[in-house]
Amino acid sequence: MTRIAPTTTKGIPEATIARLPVYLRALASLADQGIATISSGALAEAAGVNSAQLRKDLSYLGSYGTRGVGYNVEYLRFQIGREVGSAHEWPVIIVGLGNLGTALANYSGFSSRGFRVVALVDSAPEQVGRWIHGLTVSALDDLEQVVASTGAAIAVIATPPGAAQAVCDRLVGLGVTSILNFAATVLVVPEGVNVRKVDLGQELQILAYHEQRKSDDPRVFDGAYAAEVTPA
Amino acid sequence: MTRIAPTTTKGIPEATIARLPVYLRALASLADQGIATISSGALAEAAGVNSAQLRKDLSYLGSYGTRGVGYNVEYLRFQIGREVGSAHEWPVIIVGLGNLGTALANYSGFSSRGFRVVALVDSAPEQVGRWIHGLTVSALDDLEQVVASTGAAIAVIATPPGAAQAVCDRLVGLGVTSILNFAATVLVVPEGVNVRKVDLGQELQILAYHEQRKSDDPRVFDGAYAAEVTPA
DNA sequence: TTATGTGAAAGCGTTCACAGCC
DNA sequence: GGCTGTGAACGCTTTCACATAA
Repeated sequence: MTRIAPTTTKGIPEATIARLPVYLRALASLADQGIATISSGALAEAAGVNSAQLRKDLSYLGSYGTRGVGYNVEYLRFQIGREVGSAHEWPVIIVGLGNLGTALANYSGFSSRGFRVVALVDSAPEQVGRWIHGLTVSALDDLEQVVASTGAAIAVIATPPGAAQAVCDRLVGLGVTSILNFAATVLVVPEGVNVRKVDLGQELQILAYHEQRKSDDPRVFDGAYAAEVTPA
Repeated sequence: MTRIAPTTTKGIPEATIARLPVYLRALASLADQGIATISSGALAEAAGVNSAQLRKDLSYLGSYGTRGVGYNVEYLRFQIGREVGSAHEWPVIIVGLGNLGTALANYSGFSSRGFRVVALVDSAPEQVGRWIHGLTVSALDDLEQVVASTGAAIAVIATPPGAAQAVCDRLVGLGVTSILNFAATVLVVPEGVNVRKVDLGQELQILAYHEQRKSDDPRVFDGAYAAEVTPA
């Protein structure tokens, strides 16, 4: 029983939460450079956001800055990290070891951010037993045991679209409550389970939409017009 | 000179544009199932959105439905596809062929959505000349020629964080105007260039935030409380 | 009768601008 | 004097609810 007070639960906006990891990364980089203190303006620039936005975001977590001075890099880093859950090292399992799943299993960006890939699962018999990045691939049939033994609450789905919902249902049934979905399908989950979708094709399509606009009329920058403002 | 009228440029909200690919995918799936007509309610469910939202989104494109009936699947698919730029087949180049870049080069989800990976580029001499998915890896030094000969306006950056901004600058200098960034860095680009970021570590951190909240208090679903509503 | 298309309302998120504190 | 923290204004997004059309 850690924190009991329920109404104390801070209502941090979802948009802010999505930016906290960006701030963390910027702070890590500053710390590496030996910078001890930073202003909201400079940190905002490093994170690619407006400085007012940064200050408002941080104000949801608490008052960690010093007026007239700025923020202590290490202290702020610790506070944001604690909020995001970096104190903990989260075990993660990956289901589906095609090209993408295999790349994710080897991806170093997870471990550097407080996640540890603890199990790999695939349904194809030829994948099972394969050795990837220090782990052997388990059979989908053994999913129950894999989840139970690792205690993972977070799973990555990188299966073909057709298999994703079934895998998701099984994971949820075994107690997984956070899913990162790379499959090109909309997953339906019960309340209390969080899903984030990464659809690579979709990202390119959004770029293509803007690209098409640009080629329609070279002066168009993203639907709005650049320059030609105040034609003297 | 295709469409000249500048003020005719429809102001489709960014949030809507981001959902169009989702609708396209749902429509493709319906078409495969042989379904010819669909209501906003059913399509919204397949896409995982509210039906009012779907109708409002589609209304920005035009009036493609029939009152009292619904939408013709193939016709709507064509209209959305045209808007997003699926008519065109977009050439894409990938820079950085580590685990992730290699997986992307092999990823089938791009070609099925109107994109063709036309060139692979890496700075490491041991990568250059490697044969991946029907393409040989070019040297970063040859970037100018690669962009010129392929005519790609869209590039994927999957380099280490430290190299990303320099690669980005070179790409932009060579005329690339849309970038999908997998590197864990904030890219700075001139106006008129679109960047979309996919940060896998960040996605997990957002899930971890919510996960932490859940373990603080098992009754908490995402900051809000579930059940216990109307305690009889 | 049924389901779209859309003004109007409500809800969020961002930005401004300045009071408060070092 | 300088920079944080924050109410208030603004703008964008979602949802409602109904007029409109088949």
